[in-house]
Amino acid sequence: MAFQVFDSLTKEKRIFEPLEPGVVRMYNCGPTVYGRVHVGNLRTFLFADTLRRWLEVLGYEVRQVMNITDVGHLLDDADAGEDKIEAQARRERRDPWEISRGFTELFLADVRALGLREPRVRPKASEHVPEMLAMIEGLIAKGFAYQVGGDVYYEVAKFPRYGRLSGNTVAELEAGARIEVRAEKRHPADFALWKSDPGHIMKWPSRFGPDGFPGWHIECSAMAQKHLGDVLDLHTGGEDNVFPHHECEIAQSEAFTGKPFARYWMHSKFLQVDGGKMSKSLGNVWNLDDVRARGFSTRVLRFALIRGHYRGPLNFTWGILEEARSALEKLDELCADVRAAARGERAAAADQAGQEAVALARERFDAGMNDDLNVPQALASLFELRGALRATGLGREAAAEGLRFLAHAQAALGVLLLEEATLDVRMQALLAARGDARTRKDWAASDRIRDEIAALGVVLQDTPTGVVWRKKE
RNA sequence: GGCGGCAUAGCCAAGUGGCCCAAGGCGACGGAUUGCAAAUCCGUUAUUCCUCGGUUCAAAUCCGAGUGCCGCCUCCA
Repeated sequence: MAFQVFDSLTKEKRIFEPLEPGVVRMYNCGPTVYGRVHVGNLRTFLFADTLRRWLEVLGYEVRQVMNITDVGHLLDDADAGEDKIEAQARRERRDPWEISRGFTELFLADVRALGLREPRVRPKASEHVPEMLAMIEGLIAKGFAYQVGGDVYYEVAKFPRYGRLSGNTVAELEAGARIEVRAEKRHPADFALWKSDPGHIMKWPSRFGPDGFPGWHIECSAMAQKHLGDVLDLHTGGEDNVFPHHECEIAQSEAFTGKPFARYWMHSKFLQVDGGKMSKSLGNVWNLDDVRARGFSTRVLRFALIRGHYRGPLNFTWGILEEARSALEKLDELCADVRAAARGERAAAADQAGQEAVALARERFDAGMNDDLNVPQALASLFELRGALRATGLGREAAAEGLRFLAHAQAALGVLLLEEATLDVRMQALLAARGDARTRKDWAASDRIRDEIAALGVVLQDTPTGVVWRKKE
């Protein structure tokens, strides 16, 4: 079955085919490093990671590029606001470079803790200013951009397809009147490619003047082209990036290269918190440390955030993390059961027992993932497998296939515990001591040791065939 | 004011014309099991998919109107 993705540009599901067979060029819009990433950001990056993982499972070589915006850019194209990295620097009374460096480190740590695979390149905007200037020069030369004093603007009227991605039209943008009119712009919707401002701290000299800095959108156009070439297969981001960011990128890149910029556009839906928008004023902008402080592991967070389809709204509450934790335990059991059966422990007499259930789960899993990354359906196949195996039993040979399937699922999802957990010597001694106490029917001692073990994070379960333990998250 | 999305059980969440009296999860309830506890196992938990109208032999799925929520249009994943 072919992999289908929902393309935001055509607004329909399309079979995914890269330009070059076997190779996928993917650009993911990354963070602006002026603050700690929150769970909403993480959802979007997790979506990009899941996409990358699934493409790799399908056998593609994925050339993934995720940028880091470490250059301040104006809060809006009309120049009315201020640079947010510099604003944060002022609040913290620190150097803006130090701010962006610090939050870049935190971002990388967060994303690694969540199990995101490392992209091939993480280009920084600050290191690509020459490429941006080259593109700006090219746009001026081709008549798509114009210089006014030390500023350069993109002339939207020269690019008829402007608005195709977002559904906005230049005429409506004008009528909307929410764009502040700048006298020097030829059209209110024209956006900045380069700005001059001596007061800006992060700035570069160019032929437009000694104190300039790039517009927001140009960085992605320049970095994508440098690291992936003129035509991308996939470009992703959060839904808020559709307009203006991606609309402007298309205008810049396509005007510059004369080729379509990205073959498929994918956008993830915003994460809601407590049923509404997350905002600083409501105090519900949670980051990874908040999640940890509430006692949830990053694996539980990852599971909670991929449980909903990336294009649907997902409501973040502490309750969904608790649900996620309970549900994950079931999947951990499934993994443990399959491992045990593969070793011959508690395996069904018939080697083939459970084989059909494994095959069916795999089919359902792949069908889900191939349908525009329907992770909820893929996850359901794992739970169904668990139920089916309890009913049919699992033979040794079928278990080997089960293990291969679980490894396949794990490659795509990154939330399963495939490796056997081990207990340290001290824990083994405690378990033995409790076993002795139980044979003596010394329940008081046995329960005391069980509490001790529980305090160390291991849950015990007495079964007819012996004691089973599980590490608690 | 313009553009777009969403609305499925107590909660989370798939399904987008017949296989749906609707997957899966969480929770709850009943039973089994157990030294106890936890866990586990078995069973139950939407004749119905926001409301109203329409199209169709057939609709959660298509169309229209309404209601509610969310996002974008100004930085934001």
